[in-house]
Amino acid sequence: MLDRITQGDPQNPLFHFGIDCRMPPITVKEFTYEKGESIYRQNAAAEYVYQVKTGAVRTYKLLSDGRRQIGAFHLAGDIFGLETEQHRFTAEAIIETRVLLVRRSRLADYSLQDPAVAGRLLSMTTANLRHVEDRLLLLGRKSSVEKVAAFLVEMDKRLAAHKVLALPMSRRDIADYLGLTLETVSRALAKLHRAGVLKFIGNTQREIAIVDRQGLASFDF
Amino acid sequence: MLDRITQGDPQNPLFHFGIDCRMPPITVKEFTYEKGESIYRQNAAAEYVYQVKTGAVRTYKLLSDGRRQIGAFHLAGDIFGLETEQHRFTAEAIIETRVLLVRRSRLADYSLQDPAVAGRLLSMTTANLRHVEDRLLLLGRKSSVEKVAAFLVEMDKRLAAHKVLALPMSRRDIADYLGLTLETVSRALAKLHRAGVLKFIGNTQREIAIVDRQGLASFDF
DNA sequence: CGAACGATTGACGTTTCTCAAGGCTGGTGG
DNA sequence: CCACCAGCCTTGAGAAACGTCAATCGTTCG
Repeated sequence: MLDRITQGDPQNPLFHFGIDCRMPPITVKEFTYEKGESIYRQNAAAEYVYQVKTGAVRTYKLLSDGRRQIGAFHLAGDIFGLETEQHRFTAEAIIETRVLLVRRSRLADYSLQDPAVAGRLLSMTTANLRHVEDRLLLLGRKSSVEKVAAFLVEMDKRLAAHKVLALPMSRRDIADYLGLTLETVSRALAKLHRAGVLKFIGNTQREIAIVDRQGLASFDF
Repeated sequence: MLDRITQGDPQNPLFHFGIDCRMPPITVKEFTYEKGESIYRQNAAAEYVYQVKTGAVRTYKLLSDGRRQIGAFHLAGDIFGLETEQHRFTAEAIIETRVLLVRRSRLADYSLQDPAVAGRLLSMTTANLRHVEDRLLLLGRKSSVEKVAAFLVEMDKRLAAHKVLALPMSRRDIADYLGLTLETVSRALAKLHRAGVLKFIGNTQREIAIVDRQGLASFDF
């Protein structure tokens, strides 16, 4: 594992915590995880904070009988793992994923010295909170089609694809993100397809073109 | 409305943001809301941060067709309303509720001057995030009985009643917190009652004694 | 080419919701 | 003080949504 850690570029613009350039540079490492590989486990001590360079990550919690709830998908540019001292989710690479890492403790040092860094930490946590709060409404009160539509709208924004959504995650991942089963996700997609809102491209069905964004949004309140 | 604002006690131990006593005291106001009264509305500018002195508050989001998701219940001692510039939920008093208020802007000033205050803000936001993240799993992956059991466990901790839980909120509130209907909540309580885990006290049924905490926890993973 | 994996689809089962009726409680006014 | 009313809760029956199980299909990869 360690042999795959390479020295990253401290000046990498991706890893912008608003760090004052007069301070000593933070050591940024780089690492590649393969498809399905675990990045950290729930309840492990949080040693690093991560930023996705390429690829996609899922974080989730498990119940003892195997039920899974995905907390978030992290895509290129997203920062994750900064929640608390202990990781509250397990994180896995969905596909081959390159990440940048910095030690949490180094970041904490900086935030004590520079209020701007502290402010940035707070605003990232707040953005996180906002996203999760919106998902409460989604999980608690929306139908399967509304959930899937909202998911597609979110991914459409975040993947910023011009024409075709190339979803990195499987139907099961989507289901566990939305509190559904994979079959229900598949049926909801079929419904949106029949409604003329979506077009399936490539044949692994992970490539989806949104034909009618207006129509899709109408499923999402 | 304004006539009910009284000058509060800046030294009130309840409103401890870890504020350095060398700084000028923050003005703390006090206010009483009646049962059902709105405290602030979703998307309104966030002028104040609140702490419940007595009573109980619900915060929620609505869909256009009336579906409601309660984000949180705030009980005596809880601080709420500090999320962002704009309120992301509507807040209402469930019963007659006394709150303390401070201006958000004053708090922001303090957090710039004192890193300890900033840290406390961050840790409150993080605690908030933790709670909401746990509810994702609850809403997405648990059965009605598990949801209700988890709710009772949470209230048992937070209300810290020696013997009897005196729930301030209605069945509908509980339902909208858990993503269920009030009938399903009622049936889940009946089931826990029949299982010998609960005993109903007073007859408005808002007073519940947990007979078997172990048994209740076994419904909650 | 065959095996493995993921997605779709159908038939059926279970959970939860909806609609409706009835009961208990507390407050109000006669 | 009692009767009535309004609000909330419970309970039941039937409907709808979603989950489960199983078969099939298409792709990918060895």
